[in-house]
Amino acid sequence: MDVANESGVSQATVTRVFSSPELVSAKTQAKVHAAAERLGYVPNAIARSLKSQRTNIIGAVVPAEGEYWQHALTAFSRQLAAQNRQLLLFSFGEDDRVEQVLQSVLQYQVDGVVLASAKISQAQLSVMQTQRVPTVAFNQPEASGVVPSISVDNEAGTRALADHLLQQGCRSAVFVGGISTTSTDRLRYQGAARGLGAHGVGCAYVEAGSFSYEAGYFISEQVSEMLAPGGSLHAASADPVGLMVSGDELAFGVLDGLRSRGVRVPEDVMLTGFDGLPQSSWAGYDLTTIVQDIDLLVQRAIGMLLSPETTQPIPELVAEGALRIGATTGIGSSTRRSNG
Amino acid sequence: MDVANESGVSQATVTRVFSSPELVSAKTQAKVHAAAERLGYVPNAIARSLKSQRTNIIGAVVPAEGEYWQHALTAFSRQLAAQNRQLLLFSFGEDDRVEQVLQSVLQYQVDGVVLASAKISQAQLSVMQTQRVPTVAFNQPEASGVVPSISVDNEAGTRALADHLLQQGCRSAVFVGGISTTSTDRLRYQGAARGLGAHGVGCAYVEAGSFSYEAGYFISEQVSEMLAPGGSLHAASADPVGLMVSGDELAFGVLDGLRSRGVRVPEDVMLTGFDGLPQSSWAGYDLTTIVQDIDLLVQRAIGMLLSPETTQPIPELVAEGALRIGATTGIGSSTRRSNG
DNA sequence: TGACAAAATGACTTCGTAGTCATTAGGGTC
DNA sequence: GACCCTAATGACTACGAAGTCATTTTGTCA
Repeated sequence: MDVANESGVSQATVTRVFSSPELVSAKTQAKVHAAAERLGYVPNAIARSLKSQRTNIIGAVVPAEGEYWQHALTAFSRQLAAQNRQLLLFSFGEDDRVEQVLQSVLQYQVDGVVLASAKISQAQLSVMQTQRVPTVAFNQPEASGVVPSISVDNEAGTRALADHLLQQGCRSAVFVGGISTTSTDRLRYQGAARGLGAHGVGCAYVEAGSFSYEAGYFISEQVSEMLAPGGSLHAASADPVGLMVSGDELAFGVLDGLRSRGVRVPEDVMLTGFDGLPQSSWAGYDLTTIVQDIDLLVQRAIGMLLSPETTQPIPELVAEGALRIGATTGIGSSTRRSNG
Repeated sequence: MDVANESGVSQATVTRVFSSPELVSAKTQAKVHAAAERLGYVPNAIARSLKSQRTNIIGAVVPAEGEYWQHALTAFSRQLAAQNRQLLLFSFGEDDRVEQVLQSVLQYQVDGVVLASAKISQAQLSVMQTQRVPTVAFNQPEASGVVPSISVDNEAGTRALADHLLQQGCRSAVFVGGISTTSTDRLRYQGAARGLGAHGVGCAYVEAGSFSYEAGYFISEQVSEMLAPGGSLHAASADPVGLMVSGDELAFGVLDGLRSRGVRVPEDVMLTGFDGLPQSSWAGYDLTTIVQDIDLLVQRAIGMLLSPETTQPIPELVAEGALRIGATTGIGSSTRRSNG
């Protein structure tokens, strides 16, 4: 080691100066620091990781697209940085094979893995379990029971939204899903259907095909046709129609699409989203939605990763979201009007 | 090494099976793979990195907040993943000291670093140069000449927007900046002022304090006052007022804020942004802006990182943005109307 | 001043891989 | 079958830090 020669001490002492300085005399520390400065020396975290078997790196497997994941990712990054840990990002798109990504994550000997994607199968999840890597499934309800998981209460969320819609006088409704095969989508629809069904209101399911803005904008054509005279949803009464959308980003698309087609929200249709993205409270949208406390979810997720409880039941946390009432369901019952 | 024993070959052979299988007979490969499977063995990328002196990791130093950075980050991650490289994320907020973050990046022996933040000083940049780490400053014009840099042509962008506004008949204008001390903001204002000034139109500068939606929404009050009768911008003529905002996210806030105050866009005010975020083409905003080809910028940035040209002049790429004309400046000259 | 504990430092090994060199096993030729 | 060439494999070491143990230095007290 150059710094050792330069400062006239042993390699062991140099290491100690940077990793446990309390064991080194002040004089020696000064010498070593001076030498390090001169040579531009920086401790090698890779070597440290190899020896200590800890990398201080958390792997995150996240979909490449989607406002929601971007926000979650940012939260992870921020919180981990606060405790001197780094995020190694593995984003994957449509065509990437998850198995391969997971393999890659494992190679880097990360201290933990956050799996955030509705598309990871149980089989793939259990691979992580066989390795010794602490893992947390983030907002991926399907994973519960297989790996420690943490997610918002999807069903309770849409049930709350349904109640709200009923309260606002809706007597008919549709649910616009993102990808019907994801557990998230399924649970959200379930909550909606049950919440509405309990009061005798039916709720058809329409699939947008993705959770993106574009998908929402596109599907809005179909939805507006359902609302038009002759459509299956055309309100015979003066009651507003409820339109529950599976995610905020998707809802923005639906909202813009409906408006561009002359459908008035909330006068003709009452719209709800899910997630509570920052944009949902932007004045341009002001969406009624379920707000996830992402910072809290992330905090809990990190906690699970770093203090892996060896208790037998696989930990599983389901957090309640908060109902946010925006302008998209915002008219009182007195101002209700027909769209006929 | 367990796998070596289990499969009855030497450690060297096991390594070869995973790193250069063409040197190993098919029979041996099968044996080793079988043993690896049984033991759940995964090659250790940390050890490999230590030995080979390449981590296949690119460090990214990015602000924790901001739609724009999130999109850029996603692009980096996607493109790097395509070539089996990973992104180690170092996001930092207001209070983090950049130096410390950079130190941390260096420790991880990353193969390259993307510096994407308007807040990194030249002194800190040059630290990276003394280390042997290939570095690219991403959309941080101030860095040009110190480290290889890549950015959109801010000045040309706002000049193009200014020309467009002039064409639309604007004879007065204001520029809403984010953070006046950033080079990005300075250059954008410069372009605006020059473009407008060349045609005798003045352009005051108003600082929002950040590039966020909230800052835009907040500053819109001040802006609307300037537009009101008695305000410095109150249009005496029938010509529309130009309002150039330094970034898209900021512009969304300004737009929503103005609308909520009854200011009509584009009838009363013509609004432009900068960046070309996906949201700018969402129907709810449909913002006139300069679209950065982020994928291209990122591609070039990665290129610079991985094939560091040792040529003397520090490479510097300035890419032209594309003018996107949206509804916020969208009325033709014939439909112009006074706001008096 | 000698004795002795505590503090400071050094020597050496280990982490898992990759590269270098040496050795062995196959396969073909005359 | 001796010879040779190549393919396949093994032995060994280095990468840079950290932990273990040994050794030296320092300081304290009788």
